[in-house]
Amino acid sequence: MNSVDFEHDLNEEQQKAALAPDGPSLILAGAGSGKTRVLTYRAAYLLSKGVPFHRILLLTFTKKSAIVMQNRLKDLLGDHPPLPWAGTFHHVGFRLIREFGQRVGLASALTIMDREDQLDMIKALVDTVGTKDSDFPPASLILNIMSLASNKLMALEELLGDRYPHLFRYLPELEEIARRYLVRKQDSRLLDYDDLLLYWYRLLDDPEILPLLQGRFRFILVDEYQDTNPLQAALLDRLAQGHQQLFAVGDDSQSIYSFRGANVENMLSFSERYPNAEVFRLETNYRSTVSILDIANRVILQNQRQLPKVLRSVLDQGSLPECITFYSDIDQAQYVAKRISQKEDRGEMMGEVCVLYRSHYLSLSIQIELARRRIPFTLTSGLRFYEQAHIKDILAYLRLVLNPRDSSAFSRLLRMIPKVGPKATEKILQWMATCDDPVEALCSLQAGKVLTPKLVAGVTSLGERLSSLRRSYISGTNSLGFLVREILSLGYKKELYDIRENPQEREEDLEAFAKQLDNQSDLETFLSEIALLESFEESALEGSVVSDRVVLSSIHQAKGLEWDTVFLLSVNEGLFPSEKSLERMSDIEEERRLFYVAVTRARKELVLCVPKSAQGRGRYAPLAPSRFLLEAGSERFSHEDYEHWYS
DNA sequence: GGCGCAGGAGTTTTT
DNA sequence: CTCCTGCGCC
Repeated sequence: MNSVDFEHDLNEEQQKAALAPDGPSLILAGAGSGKTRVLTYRAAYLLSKGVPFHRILLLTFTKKSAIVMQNRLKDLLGDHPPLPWAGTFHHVGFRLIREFGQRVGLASALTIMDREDQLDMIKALVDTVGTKDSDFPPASLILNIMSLASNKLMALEELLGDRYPHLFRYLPELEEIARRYLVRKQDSRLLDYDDLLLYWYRLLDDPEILPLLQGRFRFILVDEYQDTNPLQAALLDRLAQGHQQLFAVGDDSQSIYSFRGANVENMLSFSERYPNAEVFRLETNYRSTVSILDIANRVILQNQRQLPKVLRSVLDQGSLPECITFYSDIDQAQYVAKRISQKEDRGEMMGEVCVLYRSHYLSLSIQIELARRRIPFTLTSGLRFYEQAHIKDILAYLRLVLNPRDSSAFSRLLRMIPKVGPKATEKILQWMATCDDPVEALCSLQAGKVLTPKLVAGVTSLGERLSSLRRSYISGTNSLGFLVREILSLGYKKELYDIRENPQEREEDLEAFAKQLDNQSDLETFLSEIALLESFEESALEGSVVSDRVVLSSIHQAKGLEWDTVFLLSVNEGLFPSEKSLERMSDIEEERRLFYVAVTRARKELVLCVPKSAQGRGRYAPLAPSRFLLEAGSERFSHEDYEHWYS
């Protein structure tokens, strides 16, 4: 193991934090202050003191930051094995569920559902509960509410009363849907993302497992602590109960995920929950110029509930950020595209330019303008590789090979059969739930019992495909790539051409997919990794050249990233802060944090765009500038008006 | 009951 | 742009 030079590599603030004595520590790390660095060096420090590497639990929110941290640790320590327990909350949860699940009555082959699977299941359940009320919430909202309840450890009743009073009258129906959802997941041996945390938490109720895990994870390091939800905080508190070795790094000013349960209070009340905690502040910013940080510092000052800190730049003053007004959002798009195109003409790197916005639909017009000027750009939103329909079709077959009770996978494949829609699917699923072997049951399905003769042929053919696929898998000699090709040749290829758009393209995709899987044969590991991966593409492209494209991103997705130049679109009242946040004080504060995140993404050049009107619902509606501009102080910007600039 | 089409609406989204 | 809903036809 290399010896690490903490004094040389870290500034004084970072050193104090990384070399903190035993006991709970809270590290308040401002934007661009070396948060990841401190976390990595903390792990290195523990290892250098002789802590065994399997005693360290390092938790992150995204797969990407887990990988970044492992890589940095490798650079630091040289030829050292990676930390075995470093990963996302959900990934660690899944591993622990696999290890201990049977001891608390869970099945062994479990499949993870993604959001689409969840939505399909909820939709089917809404139909079985049979409400005809047109005000009844759509499946996506029901899912959000149920998920929020899990992550906040709240009962539905309390959550509805608190945040969704207008839906309170549906409490009985929603509770019934939640109950059926739970049962169907259990019968299907499926776990959704929230279950990965919930069951982990439940494992800790077991009088044998709790001390075992408390002993295993002697040092707990958590990234982005400000985004933990009550469930995650409770989980961490429980694990750290005895030894109190909790090292939490985060920035309360960047807590922007309350809509999915994140609770800044976890961070704000840390010192109360851990009275002997040491608090460290990282306030030196290595990223942005003074005049950019001035705006961030100034605006965030308006928040009532926060841990005070001031970012100090090591860079020089820099040029004044710009505030540009436009007649309309269309003008805004043209202007931004034009400025980017001028940058391109000057030979600037397009990858150093980013366009940020509060909501995705605000990026529409800029997409059109950039495309017109042939400026290459990437969107951070959009479909991920493994979420594309044809990939999910193939995954559904593979999932059924591993777990023949997976009703989400069945539902997907059944609905691809002509004339089989939601109703028939539901009937078949309910019937299959009563059978010992669902696949065999499908093969031997007789007309009349469950289905009309017309449908039987298609359904038994699916059963036979699955059964033949299972035989190929059980023989144990075939790679996953082989299975994918077999799925195609057994009849999926025909379905692909029958029901999906641009089938040729998709077929080529699947050939490439199969090729990638030629040297893999562990189905369970593969499926869980794909379900817990942010983007299959990303991992496949790991280490390849970063393409030089303008980045279009929502502010949420830009967290943790940085660019030389940042354009922030539509900085208007009602849009940013969004209309929906205006009612609650705590929501306004979150919008302000979001503004803080947006501004601190820029290294040198920051341009805030303020249209005076926008084309919504057919006509132009007037728009006022955002309050955040006033809060920052007008003297902190250079002001321009597009019409003057244009003439 | 399935399916295709037209029209309207729209926070933010890891795992 | 994409998702959802309602409608009419088979």
